[in-house]
Amino acid sequence: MPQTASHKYQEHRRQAILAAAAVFAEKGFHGSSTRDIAERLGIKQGSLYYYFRSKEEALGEVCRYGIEDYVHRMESIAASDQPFEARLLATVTSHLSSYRERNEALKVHNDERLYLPAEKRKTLKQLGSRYRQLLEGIFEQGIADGAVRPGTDCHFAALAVIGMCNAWGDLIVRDSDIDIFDIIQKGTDLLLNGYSERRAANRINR
Amino acid sequence: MPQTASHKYQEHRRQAILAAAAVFAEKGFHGSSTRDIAERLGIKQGSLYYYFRSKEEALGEVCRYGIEDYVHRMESIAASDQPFEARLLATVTSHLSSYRERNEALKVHNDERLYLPAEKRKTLKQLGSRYRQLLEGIFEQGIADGAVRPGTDCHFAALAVIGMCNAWGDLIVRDSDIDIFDIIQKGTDLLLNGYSERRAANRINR
DNA sequence: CGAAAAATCTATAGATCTATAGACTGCACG
DNA sequence: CGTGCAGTCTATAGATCTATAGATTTTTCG
Repeated sequence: MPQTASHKYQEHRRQAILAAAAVFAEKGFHGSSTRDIAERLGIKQGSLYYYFRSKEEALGEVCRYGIEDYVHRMESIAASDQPFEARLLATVTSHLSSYRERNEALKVHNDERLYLPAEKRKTLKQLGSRYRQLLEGIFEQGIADGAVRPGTDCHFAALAVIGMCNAWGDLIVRDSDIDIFDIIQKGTDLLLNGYSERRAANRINR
Repeated sequence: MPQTASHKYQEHRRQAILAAAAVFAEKGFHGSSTRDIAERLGIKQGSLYYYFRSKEEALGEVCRYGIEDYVHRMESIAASDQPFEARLLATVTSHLSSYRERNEALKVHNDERLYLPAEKRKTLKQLGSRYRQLLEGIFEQGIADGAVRPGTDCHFAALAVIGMCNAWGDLIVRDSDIDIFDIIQKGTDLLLNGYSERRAANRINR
């Protein structure tokens, strides 16, 4: 470990986190060896411990990296005073853009974080809960503004949005040549309008 | 291995598959040891090889078990001549019921099947594709019947339904005291109607 | 009961994999 | 030119884990 965490060291460590993210995303945490990560980085297995105290620490760093921006972006979406539809669109866009930019780390966060020790998992969970709560708040305000159907279960709605975005995110990770904006548009349309042709089914129920 | 695959042997093997499913669901394939599985069965590690040629074979059997009924049920839903809404409800119900009944095996199928050798993965993939195609067909017929909005991307819609059901299924696996029927109802409502209050937004676009 | 078959056990070979200790290399800088 | 530190390497201890071989116990059934 370097005395001063120099800029160069920070950048190399970032590369190591990215390498670990790629390997964990492909093979899973327990299916990956430190040798795999080191090889992808072009160094020898033992040298990896210059950047991480343990394999588990590497997993923790990957997970943190994966959702870093994620919550912050949701903070600003929730704070903006756009109408409901625009905020929902922004949420889906932000979520799927995260998948495009740091897809591997985000996938690792979703799939492998439960292998972290309880303590580190807890701080990640708080971030995830905050995200969901902000999204719930957007739905609640949508009801107040008359944009969202009254009676909507906002907790369930938030979970549904997150679940769908993650499912679509997995598609993106698998097929890299998928049109993200097509998914964003169709996904938001589904969340807003559903699939039912509703000329007749027009509820007058405020 | 027994000469004749007796009924008793079959039943014991089924128990072994269930034990493997539970362990794989909790710790992942690579995170589980054959000792873990054997312990849950109440036998010693080496004895497990009386039921499986390898740990990988155990994974294959768990995955197959997980989606066995799954596709067959979709066959009969697709073959029935109910209206679109009823078939969608039946699909969501069937999917989530599978999660309740054999949640661990289905979860393992979703999360760990990629660790199977290519050949076995291929046959599972065919089942998955069949499921999706049947669901696509339901949407297509829904459009023809005027129940589904014209212009709907049925491929995307099928993926969305599957993705949502899996996301909800994960909730069920984690919190066992969740009300499945509540999720089924709210989920189907979302898929049909979306969240937008649409008194005004009534598209006249056949 | 008694023998054959089924089911399980013990012990271990052989192949990992993680983490550490200590040596080596090359760049930065006085 | 030479000293020191950053970064990497080699080698290995120690702890797995899978799969197999052969012994042993339990069940089945004539």
